[in-house]
Amino acid sequence: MQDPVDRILDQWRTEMPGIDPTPMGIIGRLSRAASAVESRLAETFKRHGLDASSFDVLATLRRSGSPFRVTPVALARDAMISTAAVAQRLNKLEKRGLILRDENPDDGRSTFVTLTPAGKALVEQALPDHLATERALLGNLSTEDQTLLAHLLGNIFTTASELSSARP
Amino acid sequence: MQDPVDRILDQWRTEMPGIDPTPMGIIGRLSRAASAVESRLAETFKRHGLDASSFDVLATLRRSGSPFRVTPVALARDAMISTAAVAQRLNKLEKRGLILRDENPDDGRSTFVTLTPAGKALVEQALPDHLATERALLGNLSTEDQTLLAHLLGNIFTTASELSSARP
DNA sequence: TATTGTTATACTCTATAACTATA
DNA sequence: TATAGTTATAGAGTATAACAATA
Repeated sequence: MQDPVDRILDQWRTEMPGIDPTPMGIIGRLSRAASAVESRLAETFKRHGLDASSFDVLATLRRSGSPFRVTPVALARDAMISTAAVAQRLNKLEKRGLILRDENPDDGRSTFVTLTPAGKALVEQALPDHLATERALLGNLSTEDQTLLAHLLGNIFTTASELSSARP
Repeated sequence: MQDPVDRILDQWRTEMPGIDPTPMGIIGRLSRAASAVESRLAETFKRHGLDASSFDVLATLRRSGSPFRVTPVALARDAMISTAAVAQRLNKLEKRGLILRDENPDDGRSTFVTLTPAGKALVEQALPDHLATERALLGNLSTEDQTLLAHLLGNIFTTASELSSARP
Protein backbone atom coordinates (compact mmCIF):
# COMPACT_ATOMS: atom_id res chain seq x y z
CA MET A 1 0.00 0.00 0.00
CA GLN A 2 1.51 3.25 -1.20
CA ASP A 3 0.70 6.55 0.42
CA PRO A 4 1.96 9.91 -0.85
CA VAL A 5 4.93 9.83 1.51
CA ASP A 6 5.97 6.39 0.30
CA ARG A 7 5.84 7.63 -3.27
CA ILE A 8 8.13 10.51 -2.35
CA LEU A 9 10.62 8.09 -0.81
CA ASP A 10 10.54 5.95 -3.94
CA GLN A 11 11.29 8.97 -6.07
CA TRP A 12 14.31 9.79 -3.95
CA ARG A 13 15.57 6.21 -4.04
CA THR A 14 15.42 6.27 -7.81
CA GLU A 15 16.95 9.70 -8.22
CA MET A 16 19.56 9.64 -5.48
CA PRO A 17 20.51 6.01 -4.91
CA GLY A 18 23.46 7.07 -2.79
CA ILE A 19 21.37 8.53 0.00
CA ASP A 20 18.89 6.82 2.30
CA PRO A 21 15.67 8.88 2.49
CA THR A 22 14.07 6.74 5.21
CA PRO A 23 14.13 9.49 7.88
CA MET A 24 12.01 11.65 5.56
CA GLY A 25 9.23 9.10 5.92
CA ILE A 26 8.92 9.65 9.65
CA ILE A 27 9.60 13.38 9.76
CA GLY A 28 7.38 13.95 6.75
CA ARG A 29 4.48 12.13 8.35
CA LEU A 30 5.05 14.02 11.58
CA SER A 31 4.70 17.35 9.76
CA ARG A 32 1.70 16.26 7.76
CA ALA A 33 -0.09 14.79 10.76
CA ALA A 34 0.56 17.87 12.88
CA SER A 35 -0.62 20.19 10.15
CA ALA A 36 -3.80 18.20 9.45
CA VAL A 37 -4.57 18.01 13.17
CA GLU A 38 -4.01 21.74 13.51
CA SER A 39 -6.57 22.40 10.78
CA ARG A 40 -9.18 20.25 12.52
CA LEU A 41 -8.57 21.93 15.86
CA ALA A 42 -8.81 25.35 14.21
CA GLU A 43 -12.28 24.48 12.92
CA THR A 44 -13.42 23.65 16.43
CA PHE A 45 -11.95 26.84 17.88
CA LYS A 46 -13.60 28.88 15.15
CA ARG A 47 -17.01 27.53 16.11
CA HIS A 48 -16.42 29.17 19.49
CA GLY A 49 -15.04 32.42 18.12
CA LEU A 50 -11.49 31.45 19.01
CA ASP A 51 -8.20 30.48 17.41
CA ALA A 52 -5.45 28.24 18.69
CA SER A 53 -3.37 31.02 20.27
CA SER A 54 -6.33 32.62 22.05
CA PHE A 55 -7.52 29.27 23.33
CA ASP A 56 -3.99 28.55 24.46
CA VAL A 57 -3.93 31.64 26.69
CA LEU A 58 -7.42 31.14 28.06
CA ALA A 59 -6.78 27.45 28.73
CA THR A 60 -3.54 28.20 30.56
CA LEU A 61 -5.38 30.65 32.78
CA ARG A 62 -8.28 28.28 33.37
CA ARG A 63 -6.21 25.26 34.29
CA SER A 64 -4.04 27.32 36.66
CA GLY A 65 -7.04 27.25 39.01
CA SER A 66 -8.64 29.97 41.07
CA PRO A 67 -8.05 32.92 40.95
CA PHE A 68 -7.21 32.17 37.28
CA ARG A 69 -4.29 34.55 37.33
CA VAL A 70 -0.90 34.22 35.59
CA THR A 71 1.86 36.66 34.64
CA PRO A 72 2.79 37.43 31.01
CA VAL A 73 6.26 35.94 31.53
CA ALA A 74 4.73 32.66 32.61
CA LEU A 75 2.43 32.71 29.59
CA ALA A 76 5.39 33.33 27.29
CA ARG A 77 7.37 30.47 28.82
CA ASP A 78 4.38 28.18 28.60
CA ALA A 79 3.63 28.95 24.95
CA MET A 80 7.31 29.18 23.96
CA ILE A 81 6.91 32.61 22.39
CA SER A 82 8.31 36.09 23.18
CA THR A 83 6.76 38.32 25.82
CA ALA A 84 6.03 40.81 23.05
CA ALA A 85 3.94 38.20 21.28
CA VAL A 86 2.13 37.52 24.54
CA ALA A 87 1.37 41.22 24.98
CA GLN A 88 -0.28 41.26 21.57
CA ARG A 89 -2.31 38.17 22.27
CA LEU A 90 -3.43 39.77 25.51
CA ASN A 91 -4.42 43.01 23.77
CA LYS A 92 -6.82 41.08 21.58
CA LEU A 93 -8.31 39.14 24.47
CA GLU A 94 -8.57 42.23 26.67
CA LYS A 95 -10.48 44.12 23.97
CA ARG A 96 -12.97 41.28 23.91
CA GLY A 97 -13.34 41.34 27.67
CA LEU A 98 -12.03 37.79 28.06
CA ILE A 99 -9.06 38.71 30.25
CA LEU A 100 -8.03 41.73 32.25
CA ARG A 101 -4.71 43.07 33.46
CA ASP A 102 -4.11 44.07 37.08
CA GLU A 103 -1.08 45.48 38.81
CA ASN A 104 0.90 43.29 41.12
CA PRO A 105 0.98 45.23 44.42
CA ASP A 106 4.14 43.37 45.48
CA ASP A 107 6.17 44.09 42.33
CA GLY A 108 5.57 47.25 40.37
CA ARG A 109 7.09 45.78 37.20
CA SER A 110 4.74 42.87 37.14
CA THR A 111 1.25 42.38 35.80
CA PHE A 112 -1.42 39.86 36.65
CA VAL A 113 -3.45 38.51 33.78
CA THR A 114 -6.82 37.33 35.00
CA LEU A 115 -9.60 35.43 33.31
CA THR A 116 -12.87 37.38 33.36
CA PRO A 117 -16.14 35.51 33.98
CA ALA A 118 -16.78 35.82 30.24
CA GLY A 119 -13.38 34.36 29.44
CA LYS A 120 -13.88 31.54 31.89
CA ALA A 121 -17.29 30.77 30.46
CA LEU A 122 -15.97 30.77 26.90
CA VAL A 123 -13.04 28.46 27.54
CA GLU A 124 -15.23 26.11 29.56
CA GLN A 125 -17.73 26.05 26.72
CA ALA A 126 -15.06 25.34 24.10
CA LEU A 127 -13.19 22.75 26.12
CA PRO A 128 -15.52 19.75 25.75
CA ASP A 129 -15.84 20.39 22.03
CA HIS A 130 -12.07 20.70 21.71
CA LEU A 131 -11.56 17.43 23.55
CA ALA A 132 -14.18 15.73 21.42
CA THR A 133 -12.25 16.77 18.32
CA GLU A 134 -9.01 15.48 19.77
CA ARG A 135 -10.69 12.23 20.74
CA ALA A 136 -12.04 11.87 17.20
CA LEU A 137 -8.57 12.44 15.77
CA LEU A 138 -7.25 9.60 17.92
CA GLY A 139 -10.31 7.45 17.43
CA ASN A 140 -8.62 4.73 15.43
CA LEU A 141 -5.84 4.14 17.94
CA SER A 142 -6.07 1.75 20.85
CA THR A 143 -5.14 2.94 24.32
CA GLU A 144 -1.85 1.07 24.02
CA ASP A 145 -1.09 2.73 20.70
CA GLN A 146 -1.86 6.13 22.19
CA THR A 147 0.49 5.55 25.11
CA LEU A 148 3.18 4.35 22.76
CA LEU A 149 2.72 7.32 20.46
CA ALA A 150 2.98 9.74 23.37
CA HIS A 151 6.29 8.18 24.36
CA LEU A 152 7.71 8.22 20.86
CA LEU A 153 6.73 11.85 20.34
CA GLY A 154 8.12 12.79 23.73
CA ASN A 155 11.39 11.17 22.73
CA ILE A 156 11.60 13.20 19.53
CA PHE A 157 10.75 16.40 21.34
CA THR A 158 13.50 15.79 23.86
CA THR A 159 16.02 14.96 21.15
CA ALA A 160 15.08 18.08 19.20
CA SER A 161 15.40 20.27 22.27
CA GLU A 162 18.80 18.84 23.12
CA LEU A 163 20.01 19.25 19.55
CA SER A 164 19.15 22.91 19.80
CA SER A 165 20.80 23.63 23.14
CA ALA A 166 23.84 21.65 22.02
CA ARG A 167 24.72 24.49 19.64
CA PRO A 168 26.13 27.38 21.67
CA MET B 1 8.59 11.10 35.68
CA GLN B 2 6.68 14.29 34.98
CA ASP B 3 7.20 16.24 31.81
CA PRO B 4 5.52 19.60 31.07
CA VAL B 5 2.65 17.92 29.25
CA ASP B 6 1.98 15.59 32.17
CA ARG B 7 1.85 18.59 34.50
CA ILE B 8 -0.72 20.22 32.23
CA LEU B 9 -2.88 17.08 32.34
CA ASP B 10 -2.65 17.01 36.13
CA GLN B 11 -3.80 20.60 36.31
CA TRP B 12 -6.82 19.79 34.18
CA ARG B 13 -7.68 16.72 36.24
CA THR B 14 -7.67 18.83 39.37
CA GLU B 15 -9.58 21.75 37.89
CA MET B 16 -12.08 19.91 35.71
CA PRO B 17 -12.58 16.47 37.25
CA GLY B 18 -15.55 15.88 34.99
CA ILE B 19 -13.57 15.80 31.79
CA ASP B 20 -10.84 13.41 30.69
CA PRO B 21 -7.88 15.37 29.31
CA THR B 22 -5.94 12.31 28.13
CA PRO B 23 -6.22 13.14 24.39
CA MET B 24 -4.43 16.42 25.10
CA GLY B 25 -1.38 14.43 26.09
CA ILE B 26 -1.02 12.90 22.66
CA ILE B 27 -2.11 15.87 20.55
CA GLY B 28 -0.06 18.24 22.70
CA ARG B 29 3.08 16.17 22.25
CA LEU B 30 2.41 15.92 18.52
CA SER B 31 2.32 19.72 18.22
CA ARG B 32 5.34 20.23 20.39
CA ALA B 33 7.39 17.58 18.62
CA ALA B 34 6.47 18.93 15.19
CA SER B 35 7.30 22.46 16.18
CA ALA B 36 10.65 21.54 17.74
CA VAL B 37 11.55 19.46 14.72
CA GLU B 38 10.60 22.31 12.40
CA SER B 39 12.98 24.63 14.27
CA ARG B 40 15.87 22.20 13.90
CA LEU B 41 15.19 21.70 10.19
CA ALA B 42 15.01 25.47 9.71
CA GLU B 43 18.51 25.85 11.15
CA THR B 44 19.85 23.38 8.61
CA PHE B 45 18.07 25.08 5.73
CA LYS B 46 19.41 28.44 6.85
CA ARG B 47 22.98 27.19 6.65
CA HIS B 48 22.33 26.65 2.95
CA GLY B 49 20.53 29.95 2.39
CA LEU B 50 17.14 28.25 2.28
CA ASP B 51 13.93 27.96 4.24
CA ALA B 52 11.49 25.09 4.48
CA SER B 53 9.16 26.30 1.71
CA SER B 54 11.97 27.00 -0.75
CA PHE B 55 13.57 23.66 -0.04
CA ASP B 56 10.19 22.05 -0.48
CA VAL B 57 9.85 23.39 -4.02
CA LEU B 58 13.43 22.62 -5.03
CA ALA B 59 13.22 19.12 -3.56
CA THR B 60 9.99 18.38 -5.38
CA LEU B 61 11.60 19.40 -8.64
CA ARG B 62 14.77 17.46 -7.95
CA ARG B 63 13.09 14.21 -7.01
CA SER B 64 10.77 14.39 -10.04
CA GLY B 65 13.84 13.38 -12.07
CA SER B 66 15.19 14.71 -15.34
CA PRO B 67 14.27 17.17 -16.83
CA PHE B 68 13.41 18.45 -13.30
CA ARG B 69 10.24 20.06 -14.55
CA VAL B 70 6.86 20.35 -12.80
CA THR B 71 3.79 22.58 -13.24
CA PRO B 72 2.67 25.08 -10.57
CA VAL B 73 -0.59 23.17 -10.09
CA ALA B 74 1.35 20.03 -9.27
CA LEU B 75 3.52 21.97 -6.84
CA ALA B 76 0.43 23.39 -5.15
CA ARG B 77 -1.15 19.96 -4.80
CA ASP B 78 2.06 18.51 -3.47
CA ALA B 79 2.60 21.22 -0.87
CA MET B 80 -1.10 21.53 -0.03
CA ILE B 81 -1.17 25.30 -0.60
CA SER B 82 -2.92 27.60 -3.09
CA THR B 83 -1.56 28.21 -6.57
CA ALA B 84 -1.21 31.88 -5.62
CA ALA B 85 1.11 30.89 -2.78
CA VAL B 86 3.10 28.76 -5.22
CA ALA B 87 3.44 31.71 -7.62
CA GLN B 88 4.96 33.75 -4.82
CA ARG B 89 7.36 31.02 -3.81
CA LEU B 90 8.40 30.73 -7.45
CA ASN B 91 8.96 34.48 -7.78
CA LYS B 92 11.51 34.35 -4.99
CA LEU B 93 13.30 31.33 -6.40
CA GLU B 94 13.27 32.73 -9.93
CA LYS B 95 14.88 36.00 -8.76
CA ARG B 96 17.67 33.94 -7.23
CA GLY B 97 18.14 31.98 -10.44
CA LEU B 98 17.24 28.68 -8.80
CA ILE B 99 14.27 27.91 -11.04
CA LEU B 100 12.96 29.22 -14.32
CA ARG B 101 9.56 29.29 -15.96
CA ASP B 102 8.96 28.09 -19.52
CA GLU B 103 5.86 27.99 -21.62
CA ASN B 104 4.20 24.69 -22.31
CA PRO B 105 4.01 24.53 -26.12
CA ASP B 106 1.12 22.05 -25.94
CA ASP B 107 -1.08 24.12 -23.61
CA GLY B 108 -0.91 27.88 -23.69
CA ARG B 109 -2.37 28.19 -20.19
CA SER B 110 0.29 26.07 -18.63
CA THR B 111 3.78 26.79 -17.34
CA PHE B 112 6.75 24.52 -16.77
CA VAL B 113 8.82 25.19 -13.69
CA THR B 114 12.34 23.92 -14.18
CA LEU B 115 15.27 23.59 -11.83
CA THR B 116 18.32 25.55 -13.04
CA PRO B 117 21.78 24.02 -12.65
CA ALA B 118 22.26 26.39 -9.70
CA GLY B 119 19.02 25.21 -8.12
CA LYS B 120 19.92 21.59 -8.68
CA ALA B 121 23.36 22.12 -7.17
CA LEU B 122 21.92 23.91 -4.13
CA VAL B 123 19.29 21.32 -3.31
CA GLU B 124 21.80 18.50 -3.79
CA GLN B 125 24.20 20.27 -1.48
CA ALA B 126 21.55 20.81 1.21
CA LEU B 127 20.04 17.34 0.98
CA PRO B 128 22.68 15.30 2.85
CA ASP B 129 22.80 17.90 5.61
CA HIS B 130 19.01 17.90 5.83
CA LEU B 131 18.92 14.12 6.09
CA ALA B 132 21.64 14.15 8.71
CA THR B 133 19.51 16.48 10.81
CA GLU B 134 16.49 14.26 10.40
CA ARG B 135 18.55 11.24 11.31
CA ALA B 136 19.81 12.99 14.42
CA LEU B 137 16.25 13.84 15.43
CA LEU B 138 15.33 10.17 15.22
CA GLY B 139 18.59 9.01 16.68
CA ASN B 140 17.14 7.63 19.90
CA LEU B 141 14.54 5.48 18.21
CA SER B 142 15.12 1.91 17.07
CA THR B 143 14.19 0.91 13.54
CA GLU B 144 11.11 -0.84 14.91
CA ASP B 145 10.06 2.26 16.82
CA GLN B 146 10.49 4.36 13.68
CA THR B 147 8.32 2.04 11.63
CA LEU B 148 5.71 2.01 14.34
CA LEU B 149 5.76 5.78 14.64
CA ALA B 150 5.33 6.17 10.90
CA HIS B 151 2.25 3.96 11.03
CA LEU B 152 0.70 5.75 13.99
CA LEU B 153 1.27 9.16 12.41
CA GLY B 154 -0.12 7.94 9.11
CA ASN B 155 -3.21 6.77 10.94
CA ILE B 156 -3.74 10.18 12.53
CA PHE B 157 -3.19 11.96 9.24
CA THR B 158 -5.79 9.78 7.56
CA THR B 159 -8.29 10.27 10.35
CA ALA B 160 -7.76 14.03 10.27
CA SER B 161 -8.22 14.13 6.51
CA GLU B 162 -11.42 12.11 6.69
CA LEU B 163 -12.79 14.26 9.49
CA SER B 164 -12.32 17.26 7.26
CA SER B 165 -13.90 15.86 4.13
CA ALA B 166 -16.75 14.45 6.21
CA ARG B 167 -18.07 17.98 6.67
CA PRO B 168 -19.74 19.10 3.46
C1' DT C 1 22.37 45.91 36.11
C1' DA C 2 18.65 42.74 35.38
C1' DT C 3 13.77 41.94 34.94
C1' DT C 4 8.93 42.89 33.52
C1' DG C 5 6.03 44.47 30.22
C1' DT C 6 4.60 47.38 26.39
C1' DT C 7 4.55 49.56 21.80
C1' DA C 8 6.39 50.32 17.22
C1' DT C 9 7.97 48.21 13.42
C1' DA C 10 9.15 45.08 9.94
C1' DC C 11 8.95 40.50 8.15
C1' DT C 12 7.13 36.20 6.47
C1' DC C 13 3.67 33.46 4.96
C1' DT C 14 -0.70 32.68 3.50
C1' DA C 15 -5.39 33.00 1.22
C1' DT C 16 -9.05 35.61 -1.35
C1' DA C 17 -10.35 38.14 -5.12
C1' DA C 18 -9.75 39.94 -9.55
C1' DC C 19 -7.84 39.27 -13.90
C1' DT C 20 -5.68 37.32 -18.26
C1' DA C 21 -5.37 33.78 -21.32
C1' DT C 22 -6.32 29.38 -23.14
C1' DA C 23 -8.96 24.91 -23.51
C1' DT D 1 -17.58 27.16 -18.75
C1' DA D 2 -13.55 25.36 -16.64
C1' DT D 3 -8.63 25.41 -15.98
C1' DA D 4 -3.80 27.48 -15.38
C1' DG D 5 -1.34 31.03 -13.64
C1' DT D 6 -0.37 35.70 -12.00
C1' DT D 7 -0.70 40.02 -9.28
C1' DA D 8 -2.67 42.91 -5.74
C1' DT D 9 -4.11 43.06 -1.37
C1' DA D 10 -5.14 42.17 3.24
C1' DG D 11 -4.75 39.43 7.36
C1' DA D 12 -2.52 36.77 10.91
C1' DG D 13 1.29 35.84 13.49
C1' DT D 14 5.78 36.42 14.93
C1' DA D 15 10.33 38.54 16.53
C1' DT D 16 13.58 42.45 17.22
C1' DA D 17 14.48 46.74 19.03
C1' DA D 18 13.56 50.55 21.80
C1' DC D 19 11.56 52.11 25.79
C1' DA D 20 9.59 52.81 30.66
C1' DA D 21 9.39 51.41 35.16
C1' DT D 22 10.86 48.82 38.98
C1' DA D 23 13.87 45.53 41.51
